[in-house]
Amino acid sequence: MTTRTAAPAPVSHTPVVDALGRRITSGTLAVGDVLTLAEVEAEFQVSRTVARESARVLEAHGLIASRRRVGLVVLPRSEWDNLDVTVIEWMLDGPYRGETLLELTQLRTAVEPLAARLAALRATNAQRAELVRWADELSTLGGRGQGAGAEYLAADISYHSLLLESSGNTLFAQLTEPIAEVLRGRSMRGLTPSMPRVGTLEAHVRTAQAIFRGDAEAAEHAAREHLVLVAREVEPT
Amino acid sequence: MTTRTAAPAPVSHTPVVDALGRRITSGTLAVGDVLTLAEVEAEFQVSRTVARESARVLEAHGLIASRRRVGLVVLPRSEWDNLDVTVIEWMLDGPYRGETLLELTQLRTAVEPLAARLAALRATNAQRAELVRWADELSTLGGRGQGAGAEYLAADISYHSLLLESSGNTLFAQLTEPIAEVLRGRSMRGLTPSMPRVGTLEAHVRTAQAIFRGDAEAAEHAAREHLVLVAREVEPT
DNA sequence: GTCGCACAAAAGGTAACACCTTTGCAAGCC
DNA sequence: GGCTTGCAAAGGTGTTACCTTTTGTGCGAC
Repeated sequence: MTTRTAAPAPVSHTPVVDALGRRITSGTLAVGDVLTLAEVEAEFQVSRTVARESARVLEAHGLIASRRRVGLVVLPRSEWDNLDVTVIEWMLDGPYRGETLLELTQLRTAVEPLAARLAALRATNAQRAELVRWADELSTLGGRGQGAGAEYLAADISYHSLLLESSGNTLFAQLTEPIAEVLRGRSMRGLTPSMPRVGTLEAHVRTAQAIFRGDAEAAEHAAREHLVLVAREVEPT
Repeated sequence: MTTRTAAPAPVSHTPVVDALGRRITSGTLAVGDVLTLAEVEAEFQVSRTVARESARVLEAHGLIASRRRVGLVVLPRSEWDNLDVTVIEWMLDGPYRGETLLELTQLRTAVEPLAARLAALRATNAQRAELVRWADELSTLGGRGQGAGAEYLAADISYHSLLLESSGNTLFAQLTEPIAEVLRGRSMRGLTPSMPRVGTLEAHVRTAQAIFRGDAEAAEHAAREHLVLVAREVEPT
């Protein structure tokens, strides 16, 4: 279950899009399967207009293509907007949750060191101070053996989200939500030990402090140090 | 002008979406600006249905929110699907092309080393062989002083695209198109010297060879070596 | 067997309505 | 005078009916 942050629209096409989106991302509807507007209308008891608008939204996410005389054709995964938060959410709710978490973790380990470097160069003073605060909080909680608790998870999410935002790169900032979900996923699967692995807490603190004093090289290095551990956890081979 | 890869739909809502999308991503329509369906109908001479479908697509990309009694409200950039290929294309065609190229370059330098590592672990034999071929081709062309030519650019794009795809990570593969555009952008701005910087060609070849023999550590290291140079080119400070 | 043509299915597009929310404004009450 | 209540207009939401356009398919003729 994902925290549904964006549900301000009680519009009737939303449930249709959601249901079909999940059906496709879960594989219930396979590549090449077709469904017609008439079928959608019938199944969801909606008008033609709503069915068409739903199709347009799914099309915008790259899940289907609408072809005349044929219907709505399910596209292969390579066509999907796999980095789209909506699509990611569907994937994380479905049977490919594991693979998706893995891929997101890889993306995270790739991005965070550079985010740390950029944060050291461009973060605001307020951001630098807050990063240090969160790192200290993590250190305190982890040292007390509360690494598996909800409080630690919340602090972890705050720290990493703030790091991405402080990088000043919009694309990195966009990864905040998915990466928060990765941390939640790791936590729920019991991958976060109550007593964090040796070096983790120190790496967080050192990263934050390097950012605080604007030392790009040290920030990148410290961040990578932590993430190497995370990456190896989930690596193939 | 971006190579319009996806234009299989001669549907009348496409130009509306495109025009409004560009208007928003370019800043012509600013945050908080509102337009009504009636205005859209009038300006583009389309029916209400088409105007509504266009609004739904823009909404799916996070560019606008549709509110009753108000109209279509332009959302702040933080709400946009900034990693969506469509949105990226619009940005690259607009006045923020420079900033977007910069952010994409940062993403690229973050991702490629890990992509190289994963490719070393998971690429198919055919992919490994082809990577080596492209690296050699780059080496040959670069050695001949044709680093600024179209042929070199094409090989560069092929090499980097294949690298991302060989990683086996769908999210990385999704970055292929935008990153190809980054390379084109660098080339067009004359950032690629006819005689590539010392170390570049060797780094490509070494990366490809490390992937070929499955040496993850060496592949990651060699890729990072090359990208450090690229990154510093565009770094602030 | 192949080519061509006609038919029909299904999306694309237009138009006209009724409905429901939101919100701005005005009137009235404290 | 300021706050509340109520009303009306604006504009998105949902439905229906109807026509157009494209295109896959099957049948028939050569």
